[in-house]
Amino acid sequence: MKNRLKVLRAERDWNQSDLAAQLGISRQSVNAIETGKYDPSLPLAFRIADLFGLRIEDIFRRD
Amino acid sequence: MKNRLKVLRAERDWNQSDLAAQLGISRQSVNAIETGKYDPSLPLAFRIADLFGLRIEDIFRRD
DNA sequence: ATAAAATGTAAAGGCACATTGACTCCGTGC
DNA sequence: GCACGGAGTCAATGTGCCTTTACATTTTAT
Repeated sequence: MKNRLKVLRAERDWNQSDLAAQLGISRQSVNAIETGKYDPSLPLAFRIADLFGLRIEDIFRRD
Repeated sequence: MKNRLKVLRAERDWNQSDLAAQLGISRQSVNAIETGKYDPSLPLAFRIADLFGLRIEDIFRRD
């Protein structure tokens, strides 16, 4: 899966720590997801979508 | 998370084995997801949505 | 140039997802 | 009665998500 987290975060001028705090996860997890080390769980994907006011499909795509 | 898998499956007259085969996972995994034992991974959620021609948000909801 | 902030990476641990094989329970029909 | 298909569940195993602590690298600003 690919994702647009880095772009969405940049648009809002947030750093990885800011995003992590809002999602209630660690900064390393945000980084791992952004750099494609792994995909978020479904509940976390929902929280991410909610935070950005987008659909999951608008943030995450298959490779 | 709650999901509408059982209903969507019934609408198509598929049993858990049929669905499992189409998703490339085990029947026990389909059952576990339907009965709420756990949530699917994000990639699997995408495969499920694709199979039913729906959005992830139309199949899965927060509790 | 150099200090600080942001990002990337790594190891180790815990819990959740997903697997197989085997077993039970329920409803239908022979 | 008994067999059958469908569904639910268990134990054991392996992998993946997410954590913490720690350190290295890159970017930004002074």
